Parts: sequence; structure tokens; C-alpha cells
Amino acid sequence: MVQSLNSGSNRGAATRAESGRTLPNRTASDRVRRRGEARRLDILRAAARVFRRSGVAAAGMRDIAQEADLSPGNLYYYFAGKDELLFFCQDRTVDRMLEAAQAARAAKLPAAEQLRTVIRAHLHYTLEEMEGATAHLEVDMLAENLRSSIIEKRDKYEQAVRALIVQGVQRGEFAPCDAALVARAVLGALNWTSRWYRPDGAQSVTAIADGLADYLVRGLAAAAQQTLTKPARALSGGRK
Amino acid sequence: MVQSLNSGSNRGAATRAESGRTLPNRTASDRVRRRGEARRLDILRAAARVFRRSGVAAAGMRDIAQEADLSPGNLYYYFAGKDELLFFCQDRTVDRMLEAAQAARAAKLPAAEQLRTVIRAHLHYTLEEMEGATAHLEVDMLAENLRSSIIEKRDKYEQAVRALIVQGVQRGEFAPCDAALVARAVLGALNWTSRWYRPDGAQSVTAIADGLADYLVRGLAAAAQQTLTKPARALSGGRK
DNA sequence: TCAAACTTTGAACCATGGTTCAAAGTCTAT
DNA sequence: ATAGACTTTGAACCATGGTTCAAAGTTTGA
Repeated sequence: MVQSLNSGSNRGAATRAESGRTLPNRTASDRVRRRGEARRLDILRAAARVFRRSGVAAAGMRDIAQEADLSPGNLYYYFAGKDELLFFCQDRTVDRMLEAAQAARAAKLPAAEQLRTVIRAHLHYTLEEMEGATAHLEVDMLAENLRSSIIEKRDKYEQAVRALIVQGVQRGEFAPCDAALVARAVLGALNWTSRWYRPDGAQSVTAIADGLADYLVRGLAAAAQQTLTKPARALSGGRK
Repeated sequence: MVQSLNSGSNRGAATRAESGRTLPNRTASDRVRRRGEARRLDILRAAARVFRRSGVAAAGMRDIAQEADLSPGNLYYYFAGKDELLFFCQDRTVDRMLEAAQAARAAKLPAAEQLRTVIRAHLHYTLEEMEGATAHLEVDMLAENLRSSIIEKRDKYEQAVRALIVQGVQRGEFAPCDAALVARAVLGALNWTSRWYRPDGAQSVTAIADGLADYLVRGLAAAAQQTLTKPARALSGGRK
């Protein structure tokens, strides 16, 4: 879960850090490794930025290298290739979202609030964190071996959201519904934001999150308590 | 609007059909032109199929040619290139959806029913018609000139949906809301279906459409009439 | 300060895939 | 049947872009 960032091919540093060779002084090589990982993260963020800006397909390794301030060839010292770059972007993001979903589900809150929390987290990780890991959505570009791993986690996340809805229904807080379908509708509405959201737009991410949550939760709320869960916010457009 | 299918580069037939040259017998050359257009449509459908199967980026001209039963080079006799192929796919689909949205809005029906109609049409054109013109969603691949045209129509469509929601609110059939955001949420939920829908899955397209409509409309319905507009369907999964 | 390990470079390699083209095949009108 | 228009072919062209690599630069440990 900690996902030390170097699981796949690691030609670079950090590999032989474990190899028990009684190093007289461990702090120094630790510093090297630490720096290496930091570098990797920087590169990853740069890549995510380019992915977001140009789209995964159009993003070239040369572009990414430039954005990360290093030579094209040097990229391959830190990552095995574009696939791995994309993979880590996606993996980090989906991990965060999964965590958030499971935490929300465990929390002692009304189902509506749980869902709200998930929605907020989802948009945060999709649009803000990790330079807006929009890459999360383009799984098709990965080679089979990497892809399946992401798909699996993605499915797990979807299950978590679905479970949250089912739970709400069971508690009587949500109206009965086709939870699988609704979960997909919610996730679709959320994921689609990456198509139209612009960082310099009128609405902040949290404003968008709140607005979407209002609508998406209302469609679920059991008729009786509809107005109880949360007073529907006024119809505004550009509150910061 | 009729979009005679050959607006861009048309090196092939149909171009000089207009050239006033007093043809002794028009029916014959008409037949040729007719056949040409039919062929173009076949190719377009084949392309759409490949786009859907492999994704726009991964779909190669050679694949498309094979799917359409002709040689790679021959494709270029009917279409200027991959861009144009993708363009026509998208253009046809968005035209249909726009039509449907405007028709629905003009119809004398409760807002909830109007929205239902749009949702059904949207999914129909996205998942079924035109071999499931999933291509509709990948605008980023087109060159600037073609892309802007599609974007424009797409925006127009979004406006139509939004207007429909606003209208519902004004009539008091929908609860007040941020119509722009809700419209995007609805469209997101709909467009996202192309990521998970499988023709051989348990639910038919109309079943999915109904299910989504139930949820998406309920989130809009004014509290008072909520149960009036449509009795919420039972929670089923696989009705044909 | 020296050797080993770690980084960096950028030019070159190479597969992929969109596109072109000249030659050949087929159909239509007379 | 024949000229001319319409189709088809598939090999070759070429730009793009991911990737490799050998050599050079820098840091670390003794």
C-alpha cells in the first residue's frame, strides 16, 4: 500500500539498497536513495502535467522530459518507459481514491454524507492532486500486464462505491435502486469532469464537488428524508 | 443538415455530378453515385466498429480497411484520411443527438419526460446506432479545423440539454439547481456508459437508459411531485 | 585524491502507422 | 467493341515518437 514507487523495472538506484552489504555508513546512501525517489516523484508529476495538458496519447517522452527538465534519454534511467510512467500516475491516484472510499464507508456518518465525502475525494484526486491525474481515465494505453492491475483496483473502487450505496438503501436512507447502475452513473458524472474542468475556470473544485454532490445524492435520497439530509444549496454559479 | 456525406475532400465520385454537362442519361451515373455513397457509409460503419473495438488511437487504417473489405490504399479513394473518417463518425452522431434534443424540447411533455427522451436517444446513438459511435467522445485526435466544428455542435447539444433543465425548473417541475453543472453531470453519466457497456452484457441499452433516467431525473424532480412523474422502477438488474 | 557507483547526455535506432502512387482492373456510354 | 471514367491494388514512402546506448560528467566512500 505504501507503494514505494519502484516496484516494476528498477534499473536505477534503490534496488540494491537491501542487499545486506554491511555498509559502514548507511545514512549517506540513504540520502542518495531518498533523492532518487524524490526525483522520480518530480518526474511523475511532470508527466502527469503533460498527460493532462496534451492527453496521454499526444504526450511525447520528449515533452515529458522537457517538462521535467532533463534529457529524453535520462527519463529511462528513472522509468522503464512511457507505460510505467502512466502506470504509476494511475496507480497512485486510484490508490488514494480507494483509501478514501473505504475510509468513508467505515466512518460513522449518514450514507449521504459518506457519499459526499467520496465525491469530494474523487474530484480532488482527479482534478487537483498529482497535477490532476487525468491519466487515471486512459487505461487502454497500457500493456496487458500493467493494465490488469489497474483495472482490478478500479473495479475494487467501483465496488466500494456500490457497497456504500447498498448500505444506504439498507439503512433506509436511500431509496431502493439498481445500485450497480447508479454507482456507474455517479462515477461517470465525476470522471467526466476531467473533460470540461479548467483550473482557471469560474468554479473551484470544491464548488464543483458540492454542486455535483447535491445533485447526485438527491437522486438517491429516500423521499421522506429528502430535505433532511442537507438543505439543497441555492443555484449559484461562481462561488469561490 | 442532410450532410450529403461528402463535404470535405472528395476526390472520388459524386463531385462532378453537378457539373451541368448535359448527360444523355442521368439515371446511370446516378446509380454510380448512389453506389459510391452507399460504399462510403459501409466504410464509415466499419470504421466506427473498429474505433469502438480498439479505441480511436489504436485503430489503424489497415484494420479499418480490412474490416471494410478493401485494400488500405483504397480507403483513400473514399476518404481523405483517418481524420475525415473519424470526423464523419462523430458528426453524424452528434447531429442525431442534437436533433433528438431539440425535438424533445419542442414536444408537449412534462420536463421529466423530455429529459427521459433525450437520455434514451443519447444512449441509442452512442451505443447502438452507427455501430456504437463511441468515437463521438474522442475529439482530441482531430486536426484543429475539423475539431472546432464538432466542438461547436457538441456545445450546442449541451446547451439544449441545459435549456431543457432550465425550462423544467421554470415550470416548477424541477427543483432549482445549477443547470449547467447538472447538465454536465447527466451527460457525463451517459457518456461514461461507453466505457463499461458491452453489447453482450446483461442489460439492454433501453434497460440501461431507463435505469439511468430513473436516477438522473429523480435528482432533479421537485420534491412535491417526485412520485407523480413516474413510479420509480423496481430494483432489477437484467431485464431484457 | 582515486576508484567505483551513480547520473546525464543527445544522437541514432527502429517499429509503427498514416499516406502516396503508378499501374492495372472494371464498368459505362456510344 | 472501344475510349474514357471509375475503382482497386499493394508496395513503398516518410514522419512520428518510443527506446537504446556508449561516452562523458558528477558524486560518493576510503
